[in-house]
Amino acid sequence: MGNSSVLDDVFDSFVNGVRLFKDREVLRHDYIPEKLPHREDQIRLLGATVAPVLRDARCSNVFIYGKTGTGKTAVAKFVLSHLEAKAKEYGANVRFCYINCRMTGSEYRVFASLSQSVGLSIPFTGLSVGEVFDRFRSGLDSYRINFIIVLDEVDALIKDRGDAFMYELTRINETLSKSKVSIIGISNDLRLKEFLDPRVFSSLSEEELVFRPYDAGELRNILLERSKLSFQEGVLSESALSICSALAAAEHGDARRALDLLRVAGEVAERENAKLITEEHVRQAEKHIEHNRVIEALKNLTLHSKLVLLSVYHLNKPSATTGEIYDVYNELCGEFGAGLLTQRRLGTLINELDSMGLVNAKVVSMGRYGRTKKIRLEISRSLIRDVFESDGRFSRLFEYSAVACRKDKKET
DNA sequence: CGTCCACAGGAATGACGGGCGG
DNA sequence: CCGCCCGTCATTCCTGTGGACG
Repeated sequence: MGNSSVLDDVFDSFVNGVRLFKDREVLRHDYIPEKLPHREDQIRLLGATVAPVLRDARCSNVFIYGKTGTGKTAVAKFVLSHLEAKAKEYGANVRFCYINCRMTGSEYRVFASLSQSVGLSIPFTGLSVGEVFDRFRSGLDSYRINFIIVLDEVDALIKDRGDAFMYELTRINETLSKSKVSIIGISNDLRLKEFLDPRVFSSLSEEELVFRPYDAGELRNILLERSKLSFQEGVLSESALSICSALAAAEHGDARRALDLLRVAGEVAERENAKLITEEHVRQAEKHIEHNRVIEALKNLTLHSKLVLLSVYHLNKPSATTGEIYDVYNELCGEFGAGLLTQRRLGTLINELDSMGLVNAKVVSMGRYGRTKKIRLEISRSLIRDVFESDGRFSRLFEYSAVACRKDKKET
């Protein structure tokens, strides 16, 4: 009975409590607003670049640079959806296809995705990359359209798959007789050209657009604009607004981050039944976001990555070397009954944990005593215990770890 | 000033579970 | 059913290397 009345309270206060949000969706970062403050120049430039397609001419390829949360994706989608509407008005055959390369994952899937956007169905595996590309090309050429391809986060794909597929794409027009293709590449990494074949690079960046990070003032305007749509009037305090902008500005001017902070702060405040979103709510939101991120990351690790992380946990010292970790990992595998991986493999797993921010790995040389990586936990030990102990499979490893810790202490 | 440790991390290759077209 | 190809994970083999020690 206690439980259900508690739940009643939760539901009742949600329904009857103070309503802070008018429209939560507006704060999600995939939402494209009617107005993109401080990006008027970029909108105009990109608009001017793609405009020729309205007269059935191919437009220049464009390369867009800028860090995360600087509005690249929003501007591209904004301009292209308006272009599409205009094209309908003028009867121009324009179509665009937006692909996020990092999410899509491989060149195969990028081409598959492109094919689907021209109405072909492609199996998720089984064909050669070249075959998929050919199908896309002939599929596209069976129409007479001006096709604009947006490759978002293309740097991610180029870095681990190379730029061969980009080369193919940039040359596709030579083999098309009816349709035309233009490419808009979007990169988070400003040094992308270092990874690109000069021929690919020059043909891709017929036009270049750079998105500077927003400063705190600009972020503030963006948030203000959105908060009018997302919150009831007067529920957002000035100080909360300022602190959101300041925190996000400190993190390379990331508007996405600012919006997340604001949304979660609103949720925190709503849960507390507060009438006003305060600076304190934003601070809590900051912790909340980080906490969730880490828990999600921990849960989704593969078995061996978990064992590696547990080894670092178990070593329980300020910094451990690869070799030390491998020894402990070796024992844990035995205890757990899992086949063990090589040390070479372990090295890459550690690097993955590092890029997820779960550990910090740094190569150091100890001269006479070799060259290795120093690995340090980046997250709290209690969090690891919480997540792994709730998974029954691992509880035994914690008992074991307690025993081994005692052993370690005796030795030292 | 060379040596040599304890690895780093690239390249090539393989095993695996999937699915293709014929 | 076959032969082929996909992506993913992992192994094997390898060359490279910063700097304390002798």
